[in-house]
Amino acid sequence: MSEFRLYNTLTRRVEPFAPVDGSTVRMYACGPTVYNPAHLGNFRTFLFEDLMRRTFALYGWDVLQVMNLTDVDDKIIRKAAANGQTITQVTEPFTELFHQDRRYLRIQDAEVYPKATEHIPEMIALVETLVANGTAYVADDGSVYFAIDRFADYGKLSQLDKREVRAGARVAQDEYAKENAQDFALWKSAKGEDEASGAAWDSPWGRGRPGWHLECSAMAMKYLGETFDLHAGGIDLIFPHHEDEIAQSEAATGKTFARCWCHGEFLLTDGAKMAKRVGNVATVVDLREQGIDGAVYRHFIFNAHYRKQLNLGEDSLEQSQAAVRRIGTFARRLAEATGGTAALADAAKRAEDAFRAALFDDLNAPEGLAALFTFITEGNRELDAGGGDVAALAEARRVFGVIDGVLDLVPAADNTDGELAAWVEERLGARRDARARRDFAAADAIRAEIVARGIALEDTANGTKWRVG
RNA sequence: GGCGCCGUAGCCAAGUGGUAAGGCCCGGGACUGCAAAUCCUGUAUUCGUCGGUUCGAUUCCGACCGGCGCCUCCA
Repeated sequence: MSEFRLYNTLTRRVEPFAPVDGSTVRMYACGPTVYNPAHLGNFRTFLFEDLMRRTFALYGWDVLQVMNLTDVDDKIIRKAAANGQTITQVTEPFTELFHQDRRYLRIQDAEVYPKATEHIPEMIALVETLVANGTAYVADDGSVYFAIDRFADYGKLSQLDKREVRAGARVAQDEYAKENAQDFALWKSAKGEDEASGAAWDSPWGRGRPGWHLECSAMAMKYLGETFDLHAGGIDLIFPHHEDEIAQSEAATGKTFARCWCHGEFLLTDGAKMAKRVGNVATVVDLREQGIDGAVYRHFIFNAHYRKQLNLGEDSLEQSQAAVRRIGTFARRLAEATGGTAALADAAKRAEDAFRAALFDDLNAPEGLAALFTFITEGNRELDAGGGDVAALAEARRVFGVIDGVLDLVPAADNTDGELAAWVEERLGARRDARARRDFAAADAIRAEIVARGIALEDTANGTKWRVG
């Protein structure tokens, strides 16, 4: 089997990747901050991580994936304060929505979804370690900061040494409390609104709450160990979030935190980064309301490499819809066929080899998709040819299953209500009679009637088939 | 200002130092009563522009033009 290769942000190169224990990939993926619906840009990253875990499984590895749910942070507290709610009241509905959305996009369950608020003791323990070993210091107000100049490797992920900080760019409002403007908060002393919204806990430094980066370090190490295989997230998290995670984790343990770092590029909308602040966000709910299958969005995302920016344009989803329809048609033909040809099995074999090679080479999904479509064209040709080779058909089905087990692009079966189905069947009967007496004008009128309701017809040797769309 | 990415057919998008995957759309043909689905077939002598290296560059180097991102909360 070909070697698995991944781009590692730490080295800025594509390099061989394998779990350190040889069998289970331990990966941590930064999850959503649950104070708003996650948008399609966020889901591009989650889809990239879904592709990643499924590809690891295809390679034969087990996967232990942890995705955190950030349920305490400035924005959540601000929203809670504005609504006179607790942070839990703010985060619960959005946590539920997140899971609904990810299921709609067929994103597989991670093994663990830890919440920040349920790991306060672990976070405090981590801060205590850092204070004890001198890399963190307590400010007068009870906040605790990490001193970046006491961690020699600070900046290795984002290659800070190659940058110049823009003059006047960083003026944090609580800078007065820090020894160095770039030190970051591990623990923030509680303010009035923190207490009011339930976002304050007892600590050795008084009432307070965790800094943003802390939860990921504490929870990753709790569930995956002090050193684990892979840490993934959006490219914007490289700095400062991931840089700070490395600092606080490695300063505490003296060990490598994540062995490999992977970052997915942004989704743009009409040329600009999709972001709440820009106001150009679209959500999974929008997709649902437009009747766009999750498979369509998956196709759109996987049609571009994860390390390239991707623009969601006017007809992007329409193109993907057509592509996915073709995949669905092939899946149906494969399921309904009764036999194949030797050439069908050959095509399947080539497709599987090409698909694996593409995905194991830094998750090249576009190339994997090309292998799938080549298989579909060749497979359709053989299916047209007929053939009674049952083993060949079984092989083709198996390979299709392998590929779709990773991409998951077959549109959902129509969940037509019984009433509509009965109506279609009745009309189809009338059309059949009309065709039998060669009254094609009447038959076509009935077809137009059915098509007008969004049903597609297909006359085959075994009668007329129909489906929504 | 610093760091980085990108610019491939009408659209989306892979890719390689030796001559351009795949999808969508479109044209022609087969099949069909007509369609649909499917198949066959045709669409980039060319990969932003200008130079350089090379026997040979879209692929390497440089400059330029254009787009995007990060440096601050951020997938």
